[in-house]
Amino acid sequence: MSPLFMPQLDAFDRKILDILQRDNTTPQRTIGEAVNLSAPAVQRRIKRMTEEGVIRANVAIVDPAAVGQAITIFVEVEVISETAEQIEQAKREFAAAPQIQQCYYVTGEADFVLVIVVPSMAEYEALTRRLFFGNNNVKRFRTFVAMDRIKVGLGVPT
Amino acid sequence: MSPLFMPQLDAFDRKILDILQRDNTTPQRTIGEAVNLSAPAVQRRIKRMTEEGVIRANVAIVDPAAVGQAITIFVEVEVISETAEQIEQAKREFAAAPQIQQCYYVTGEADFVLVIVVPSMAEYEALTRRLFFGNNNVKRFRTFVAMDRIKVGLGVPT
DNA sequence: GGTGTTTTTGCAAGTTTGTTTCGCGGAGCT
DNA sequence: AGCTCCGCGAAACAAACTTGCAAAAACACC
Repeated sequence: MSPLFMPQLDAFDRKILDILQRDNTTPQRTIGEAVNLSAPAVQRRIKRMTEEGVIRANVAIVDPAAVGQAITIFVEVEVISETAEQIEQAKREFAAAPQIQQCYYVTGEADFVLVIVVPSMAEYEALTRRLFFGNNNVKRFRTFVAMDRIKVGLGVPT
Repeated sequence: MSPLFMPQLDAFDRKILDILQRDNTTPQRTIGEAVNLSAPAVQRRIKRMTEEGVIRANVAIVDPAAVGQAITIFVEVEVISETAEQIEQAKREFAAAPQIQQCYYVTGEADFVLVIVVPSMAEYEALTRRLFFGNNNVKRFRTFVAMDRIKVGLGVPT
């Protein structure tokens, strides 16, 4: 599924992706009109890009506040030992926590950057106790609480 | 559209959201079978949650590498003056940049946290020149380059 | 520059999916 | 009880997706 060789995308594909990244419920007929292609042609391109892994998923975006998960938090995590085994272990732990929405392994002054969504600070406090204080490979972590979500998405410019 | 009063969601709604956050192309009939509801009932609930703003959008997730945007970068930005007008100005600027995928206004040792997607470090360098060095209200910024995207999504636990 | 091959398109039919309508039944209220 | 209000399911309906096929580009190779 992962694109080992970079699939070739033409201008049609990019326009289609652009539309689907905004609203993937757009009818193929409408997309076709927008890009000057027939609906079946659009459908075939979408199918191909899905098979190639260009389109990774089709998902609904849910307002966290509406489901009682009102608090978004950023955390930078610095580890003590950066051996391959320790790093893999950390990756597995972070990936397994449902509150962790995003997790990146980074260069710079920290080793991991996390985006966490929780219903309350109490829950975040409990999470830090489990994930950070309870992990003796975590040297330190810095917390940033989001006051405003100015722009949230996973769209990439095409 | 924004839920000023919290709409209450029952167990059916949450199960439906859970499915749609994974794959919003799942047929309503299939969802109905999974949650023990008829397809029209599922359809009405989805429509209601969309109108209430619980479901904010329906989007395709595109692999950044597949469209030549292979580099993900985190940036913490610290500003000099935190007057309302200055902050609003910064928010507008960050929101307008297509390379900025996510932007949060945060408490803590920084004021903004950005998630940026670019095709190359050269492009990132150009972006920093424009957004940070070119903005005399930016005191300092710290860059974290993602080596591995361990977990990426916008799903919230229900 | 022509020719055969491959690829991709558009159209039309067939199938699946989404949507509306309508009647039914339960929860809450007087 | 009798009433209304919601939300449900079954079926009819409308819209969208999918597939088969023939024609038109695009391409490689003489």
